[in-house]
Amino acid sequence: MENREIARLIAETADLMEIAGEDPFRVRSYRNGASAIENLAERVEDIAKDPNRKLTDIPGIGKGLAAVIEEILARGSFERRDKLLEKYPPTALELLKIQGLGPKSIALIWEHYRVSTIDGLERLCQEQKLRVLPRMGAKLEEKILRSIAQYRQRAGRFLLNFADDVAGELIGYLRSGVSGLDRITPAGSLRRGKETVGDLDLLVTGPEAEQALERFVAHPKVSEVLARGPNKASVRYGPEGLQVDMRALAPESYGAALQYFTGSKEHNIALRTRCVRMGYKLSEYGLFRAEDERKVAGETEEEIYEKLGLAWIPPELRENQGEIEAAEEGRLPQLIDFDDIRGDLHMHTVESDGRVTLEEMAQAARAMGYEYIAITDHSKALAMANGLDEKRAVAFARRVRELNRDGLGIRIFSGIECDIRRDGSMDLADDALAELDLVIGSVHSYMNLEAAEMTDRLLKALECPYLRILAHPTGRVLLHREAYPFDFERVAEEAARRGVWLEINASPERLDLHATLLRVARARGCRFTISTDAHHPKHLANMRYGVLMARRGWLRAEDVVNTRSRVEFESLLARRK
DNA sequence: GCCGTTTTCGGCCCGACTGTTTTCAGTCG
Repeated sequence: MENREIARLIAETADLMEIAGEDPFRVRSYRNGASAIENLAERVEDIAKDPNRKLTDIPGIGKGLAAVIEEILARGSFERRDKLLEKYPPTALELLKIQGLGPKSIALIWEHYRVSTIDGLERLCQEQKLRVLPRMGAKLEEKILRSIAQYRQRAGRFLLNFADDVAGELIGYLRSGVSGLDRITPAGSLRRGKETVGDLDLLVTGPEAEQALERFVAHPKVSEVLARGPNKASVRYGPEGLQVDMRALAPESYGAALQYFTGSKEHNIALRTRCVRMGYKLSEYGLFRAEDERKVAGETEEEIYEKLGLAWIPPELRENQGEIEAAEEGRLPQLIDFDDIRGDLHMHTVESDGRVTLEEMAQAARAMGYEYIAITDHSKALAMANGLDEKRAVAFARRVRELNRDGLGIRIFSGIECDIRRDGSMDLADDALAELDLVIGSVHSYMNLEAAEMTDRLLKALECPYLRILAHPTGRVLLHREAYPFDFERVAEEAARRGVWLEINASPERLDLHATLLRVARARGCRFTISTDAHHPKHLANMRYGVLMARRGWLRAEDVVNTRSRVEFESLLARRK
């Protein structure tokens, strides 16, 4: 069984326990355990089977949860979960996703009305039946109805680039209307570079910060003001309904607030636990000595981390995945930066389904300061995209050789994004692939195979001696399609052994591979490329999202081959032929 | 239920805002 599935069963049970009003600390332990398992690089099932190892060696897993995991592996569920599901229907879990409704209210509604579905809840609100319950009223009914509409419209997550654009829009708007603002900074999952964000946090400092709050809630695209206090406002923004929170801060607590609102929640809890141990108290207002409440830091993040005996931790790493320990021991990685990137190795032109010519792509890439690019149009299996057959591919390679002789001010590598067929064979014959500088392999079809068959398919593809890059390795499309199941570790190991690089697809819809898998793959010796899969020159700018993802995966410049100079990269390409 | 640089027992991060309250519980981040 996959880690994700085990984690899901435990996390769901934690939700049910909360609804049932069980000890909140036990609930937290279950949540911690679920998160530990989900982010574990190794398969929990393998650890459980290994007689030399113990599940309790996993941080966050003690005797109780180890037994729970054993039971899940044995029969797919466990006693506590079964008991709770006898008491509450599984649909109650979905109610937790309705904003404004928490476990206490859900329990109350269930006890009183035996209602546990969103449709049922909607009816109760419409019939004004919620207001007879204690601590519930007309306003809550309205709020819940709005939340339900919101929930149905979208699963509540937004792509990183969307939130990024909204942040840019709002910062420009605030700056243009209010002078006397020192800083406007996005925090939260946007700052951490998470691939999807649930809401947007903006921090504002300066003498006119309160005025900025006023202007913020008055923005024409604000559809609803969810909360409005002296220091904080929360709104729904635009037709998509992204929630944006804005907080006005005193400059002396800016660092503490930035740290706090950047999160993640898990990172902050771990950090604060460390504070308590060291005799400090940390809040969004600063770091205080516990004994006399004296403030010892708060203006910058750096001084807070320093006082806690830690190197400053880049936001992308703040997930409580070992970064605090690494910061303590001075072994945080020197993360890759956007400036390290020297080329983009995956893009399309009018030869297949791209929007512009090779020359236009080359010009745009040169303007970005790149030394080289690879043009990688689709192969013939994607007939819909006018993919290249062998003859066109060979002609294309020849044309690129001539273009490079003329010189376009940037080195072009002739490439192909070659389909990996259902049986793992490549869509183009070897002698055509041999003519090209760079062969990328991609799965675009039969994505619903069984895990074992998909694993075999990918392993077979890696056998192709011309394959250099495995593109968007898991096939996920964010908010749209799950990754296809396969044994990632085996494929990563084999890719490392054969010197095939794994792509970090920088397209905001994919961001594939993601952080957890990057760390797994790197531990197996893999190297990576970051490429945009651009179909238009404007997509080349998505590179920074790919870099963010690489940083979240703890990658350094040397882990990513398109940080190499043109000469070095050429020799890397030549070596495997 | 987890965990240990005071601890194998007794803690477990911290504060703002809302709504329905007349002092605070619930929710959220």
